[in-house]
Amino acid sequence: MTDEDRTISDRIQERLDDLTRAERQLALSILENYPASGLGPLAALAKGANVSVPTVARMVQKLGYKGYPDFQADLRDELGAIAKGPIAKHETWAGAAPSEHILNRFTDAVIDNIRNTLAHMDPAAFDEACAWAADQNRHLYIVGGRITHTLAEYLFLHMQVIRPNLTHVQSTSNTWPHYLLNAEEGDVFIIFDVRRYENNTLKLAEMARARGAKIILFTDQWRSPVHRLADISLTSRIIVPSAWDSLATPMLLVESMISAIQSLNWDATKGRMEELEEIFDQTKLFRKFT
Amino acid sequence: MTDEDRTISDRIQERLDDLTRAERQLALSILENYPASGLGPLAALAKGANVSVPTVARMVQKLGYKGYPDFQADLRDELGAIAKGPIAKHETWAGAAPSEHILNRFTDAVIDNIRNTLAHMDPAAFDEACAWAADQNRHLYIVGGRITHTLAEYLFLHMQVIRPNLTHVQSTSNTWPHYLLNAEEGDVFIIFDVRRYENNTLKLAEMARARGAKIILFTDQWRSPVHRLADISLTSRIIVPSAWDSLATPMLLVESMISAIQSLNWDATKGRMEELEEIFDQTKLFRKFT
DNA sequence: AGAATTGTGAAAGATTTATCTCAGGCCGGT
DNA sequence: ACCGGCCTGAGATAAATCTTTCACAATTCT
Repeated sequence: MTDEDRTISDRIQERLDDLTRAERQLALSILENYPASGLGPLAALAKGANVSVPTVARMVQKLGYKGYPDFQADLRDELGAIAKGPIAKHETWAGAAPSEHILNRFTDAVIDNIRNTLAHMDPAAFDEACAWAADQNRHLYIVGGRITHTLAEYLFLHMQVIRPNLTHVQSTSNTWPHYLLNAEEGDVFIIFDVRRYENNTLKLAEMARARGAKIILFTDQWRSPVHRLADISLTSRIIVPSAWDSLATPMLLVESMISAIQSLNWDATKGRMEELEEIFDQTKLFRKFT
Repeated sequence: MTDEDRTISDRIQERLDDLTRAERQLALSILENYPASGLGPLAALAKGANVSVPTVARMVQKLGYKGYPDFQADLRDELGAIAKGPIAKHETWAGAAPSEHILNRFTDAVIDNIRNTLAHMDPAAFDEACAWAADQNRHLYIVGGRITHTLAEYLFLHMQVIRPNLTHVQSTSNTWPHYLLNAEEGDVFIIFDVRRYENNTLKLAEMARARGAKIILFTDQWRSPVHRLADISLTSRIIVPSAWDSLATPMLLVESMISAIQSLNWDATKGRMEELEEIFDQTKLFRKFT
């Protein structure tokens, strides 16, 4: 590969290590909205990246350009070359790969899943599920199966920060903790069950139901049998060009829910969030907002 | 269709008749190499179209712009919008909810993350990573951190079905299994590390590197320090309107990788999957899929 | 503590834009 | 063929903008 074949984007990424913090911040900002942001005035670029004007000037020279206009000229050339290429190219996600590449086919499918899932989602039900899960008076049980165990754990991990009074249950475990039987009316079970659906999960749901607990179910488009017991079912489309199903879409829902619950419980979690901010500061990747 | 939806290209073509000969010549030249040529200096554009400088100035004003820079700004905006792709064109995903609903905002961000991640992905590197991970002669270690543990486990779960000779390592564990030290040259480590980056993970990577193992890293846009040791880094964009980051995009990559590896090893995988099905049937853990 | 990085403010320098004037060319009508 | 109106380009120039680079202080890193 000659130097000519390389896009500026590649070049920037390669040299990312040689750059200082502010320069890296700038570089990422350029990549963020590429290549449009680099084609405007230098001052605008600096402002957009929250760095100073001299930092921009310094960086482009570090990248080997005579000056900012020189850098822009290169960007324009590249833009021209791209446009000349496969013009009416069907939506490829990874531009550098053919559309038959697994990355593109897979991403196509996932986007399609997301679109389809959201189109059939009932926002009111979603909001209600969030409200239940946010209610600290209700004990919260999170239940995952063999594959969905990872999703359940992911949710549990975050909920732990947001609120107390919750339990992570693995439905595959053949010895459910005794305290599970202490579930009371009004408690909330968040259950994950996608095909192939698990008998243990169903049994657990039945027990929860019998004790008057609320059930929120994350399932797939074919719907786990648990959905007959569930108060709220959140259904995702999960088919992809693979021998397995995709949990990317359910994960999106879970993360959305975490975000929503976090907003509801903001007062309570604010303190913890500030601690998190401090932790982020320690990574020294960001400027402090002044 | 409002005026906003129209591209500059459209606008120019519409008004082509109102333009004089030299202006038309200029307009066609702009469309010829669109939009790169319009983003350079005015004089360069004039020269490229074989018209004079005043002609350019006159035309952009005729098109309703205050001046050439104004015209360029519009072009840049449009370029930014194009880069986002048709999908991200501010669409409400959950139609039943307002666009400010967390579901819509979150999904917007995730789609944007996916687009951005794929745009900067090097398919060749991805393919090579898949090839390494598929190679059963190399022992495969999968390493996750506190949050990414779930992703690591998810990958491990699937790889178990596809191939033997692999190990799941939790970097947070302070007692790494002894056999980890038996890593040989040519073995492969798949390491997950997103902010905030974990020291244990870095140490583990250093040890792996020292023993001559290959390192494949899943990280975020700010790149874990491990990336300096990694043979292949797969970076994802993970920012969402939430107090936490989103693993949906890395998960998409992981699932794509699983799918790719599964194709490479299909002959072997097929048998293993069938065995697995039998085992599951025997344990009656799962309901038969009818 | 010392070194490196970064931001501020400013000023000089370079480039670019917007305009003007004017001459030459094109074109339709007489 | 000639005229008059309009378009166009050349050259010049003033104004505006942008880039580059200072020095120095503040901040951050080691």
